Amino acid sequence: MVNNKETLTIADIAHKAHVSPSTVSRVLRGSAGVVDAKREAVMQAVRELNYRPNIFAQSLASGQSMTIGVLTQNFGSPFYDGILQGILQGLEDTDYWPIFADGRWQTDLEQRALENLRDRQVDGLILIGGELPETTLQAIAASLPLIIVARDLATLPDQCISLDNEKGGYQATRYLLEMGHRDIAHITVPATYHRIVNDVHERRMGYKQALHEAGIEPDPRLLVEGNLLQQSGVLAVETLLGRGRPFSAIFAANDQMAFGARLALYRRGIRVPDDVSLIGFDDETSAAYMVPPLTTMRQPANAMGCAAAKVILDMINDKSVGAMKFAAELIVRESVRRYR
Amino acid sequence: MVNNKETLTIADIAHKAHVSPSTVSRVLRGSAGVVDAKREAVMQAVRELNYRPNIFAQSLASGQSMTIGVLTQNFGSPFYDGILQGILQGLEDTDYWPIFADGRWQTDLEQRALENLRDRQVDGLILIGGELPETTLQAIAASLPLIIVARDLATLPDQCISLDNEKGGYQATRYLLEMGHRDIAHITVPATYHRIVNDVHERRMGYKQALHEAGIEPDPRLLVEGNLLQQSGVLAVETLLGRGRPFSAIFAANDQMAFGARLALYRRGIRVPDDVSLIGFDDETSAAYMVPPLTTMRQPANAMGCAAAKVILDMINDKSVGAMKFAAELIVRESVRRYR
DNA sequence: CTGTTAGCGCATTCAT
DNA sequence: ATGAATGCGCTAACAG
Repeated sequence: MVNNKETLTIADIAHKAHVSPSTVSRVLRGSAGVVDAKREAVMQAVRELNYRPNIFAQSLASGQSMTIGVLTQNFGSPFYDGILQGILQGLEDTDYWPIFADGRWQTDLEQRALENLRDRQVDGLILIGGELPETTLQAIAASLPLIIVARDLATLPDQCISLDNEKGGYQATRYLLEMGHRDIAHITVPATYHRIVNDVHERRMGYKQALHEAGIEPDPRLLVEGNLLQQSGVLAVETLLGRGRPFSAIFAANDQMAFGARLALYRRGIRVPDDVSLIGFDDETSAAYMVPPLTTMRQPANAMGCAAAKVILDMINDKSVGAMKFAAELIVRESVRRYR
Repeated sequence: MVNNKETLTIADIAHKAHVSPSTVSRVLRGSAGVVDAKREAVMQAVRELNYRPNIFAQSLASGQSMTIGVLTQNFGSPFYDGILQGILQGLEDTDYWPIFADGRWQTDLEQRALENLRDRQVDGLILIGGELPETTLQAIAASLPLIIVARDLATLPDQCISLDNEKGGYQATRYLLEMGHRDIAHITVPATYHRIVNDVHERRMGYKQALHEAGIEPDPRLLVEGNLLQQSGVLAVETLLGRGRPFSAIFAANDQMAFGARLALYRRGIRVPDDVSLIGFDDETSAAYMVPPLTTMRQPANAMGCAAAKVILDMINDKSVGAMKFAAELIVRESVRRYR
C-alpha cells in the first residue's frame, strides 16, 4: 500500500502531543500509568485529528483480535437468530466484535467455517448447536475460550449454555394433563436423528415422565416423528390420524412442527382447540399470531445469547465463570382447551 | 506477543521449500509468475506444515481486509435475515468474509456501527435499509464500494438493489380486483413514517393505481396505518371496523401486519377468506402455515442479498456493474376468495 | 513514568 | 523469475 498522507498514525498524534509514540499507545489502551498532563494532550490530539487506530496493526502487534467467533447453524431461523441477537447485545459496549459464520447443519461447512474463524484469530468462540464431534470440541476448548449454546455436552459441563429441555417437556405435558387430557400425542424426532438430538429427546423424556407421574402408560402409537420443519408437522398429524388411535391433545417438540400440525388439522376439518388441543415449544414470534394463538414453551434465546457473550468475555479475562442452564417458560395462549 | 514457536510463518515454509519468503508470498497470492517446480515445492510445504497465513499481517501489509461490512437494521427479522443469508451465500467460495452489524433502526447506533465497520477497514459496504441521510451515503460511496439494499435513492441509482414495490402493490390489488372485490382496504404506514418510507408508500401507490384503473376512487376510510409490526395489524383492523365502512378484502403492506389483521378478524368472529379476503407482502415463512395460508407477495430477499454480494465484489474489482431492481411475485394461497 | 528499540507476519518494491 | 531489503502501524520489552 502506498502511504498516502491520508492515514494518520500513532506517530502523527505523538508529534502533535509532544510525546513518544509509545506513550500514545499507552494512553490509548490504558496499559500503563501516564501523567495526567500528557494523557490529556494525547486525547486532545486524537480528538482534533480524529484519529482512529488501525486494528490490523493492533492485532498483529498484540496478538489479540478483539473479535469473538460465532458459529451458527441456521442463519434465518427465528430461534438461532434470537441467540445471535443476544450475543450482539451482550457484546455491545465492550471492545469485542462478533464474527458470524453459518454451518447450515452441514458438517463440512461447519468445519470450514471453524477454520475460517480460527484463521481470523478470534479471541473466543461461541458455537450454537452444531454437530462437531465432542472430541473436536474438547480440543478447541483446550486452546481457546469456548462456549457452546443450545447443546449440552457431558465432557464440557462448564462451557455449555443450554436449556433444561426435560423440564420444559415435562411442564408442557403437565399443563395438558391438568386440563384433563389423557390421550396426548407427541411429535418428536427419530431416536437416530443426528441434529439437536439431545434437546428434543430430553423434551420427550419430560413428556414421558409427566405421563408416568399421572399414571398413564405412554402409548407408542401416540408418538410420531418429524424433522423439526413445518412440513413434517403436517405429515406427523397425517400419520397420527392414519393410526386410528384417538387423541385429544398434541405436544409438538417445536413450534414449527406445531404450525404444520395446525395446518394438517385444519385441512381435515379438525378444530383447534375445540376438537384437539395443541402446544408447541420455542415461542417463535408468529406463534402469538396464529389463529388461535399457540400455547408454547418459551426458550429464552436472547438471554442465552447474552449470557454466552458475557461468559466468554469473562473467560477471556480469566475470571473463569461456569456456564449455566436456563429454564423454559410456559406461555399460555388459546390453543389448549379444558377437556371434557 | 511472545513468539512461541507454535506459529508458523511464511519464513518457515520458505525454508522448507528452499526458496525465499517473497517467493512463498508470490505463490500464495498468485501475484507474479513463479516457476512450476518452486511453486509445487511451496504448495507441498504449505500442505505438510498445514500453514495458515496470518490475516492481520496480510491486511496490514496489503491494505486490504478481505472483508465486506454489512449493516442491517433488524437482526432477527425474517426479511432482513433473508437478505443476510443471501449475502452469506453470495460471498461463499470467495476470499471475502462478511462482518455484520446491527443498527436496530436507531440512527446513533447505526452511525456507531458504521464507524466500527470502517475502523475494521472493510473493503466494501452493504447497507440494508437504514436511515442515514442521503448526503452521508454519497460521501461514503465516494470513498468505498457501497451497495444499499431495500432502499431506493435517487442520487445513487447505481448502488441501490431494491424491489419494485409499486408494481408489487399494484399486482396484489389487481388480484383482489380480479376476484371481484371492490371494497379493498389497505394497511399502510403513516405518510410521515420515517422508516422504509419509500417501500411501503410505493406499495400504496400501486394499490391506488390499480384501483384507478378499475374505475374505483380510493376511499380514505379504507386506508389505515400501522407500524409494520404484528400488533399494529390488530389495531388497524379494529380501527377499520370502527369506521363502519364495509369492505370485503384487505391488502396489508407486509405480512406481519397481515398476521395481526388475521388475528383481529378471528377475535371478531369474521372468517378469512369466507367473510373477508386477506393478502400480505413479504412471504414470510410462517405465511404458508397460517390457517388458512396467507396469499402474499414474495420479496426475493435471498436473491437480493446474493446480488448485493456479487455486485459489491465486482465493484471492488473495478468491473463496475450497475445495481438492479427486483420484482415481487404473487404467491397464491388460500386466503383470498372470489367475491360474490 | 517515559522514550528508544525491536519486532509482529506479510507484501512489495528494488535490484539482479 | 527471484532474493534482499523495506515498511505497513502498532505493542511490548528494555532501559533509563
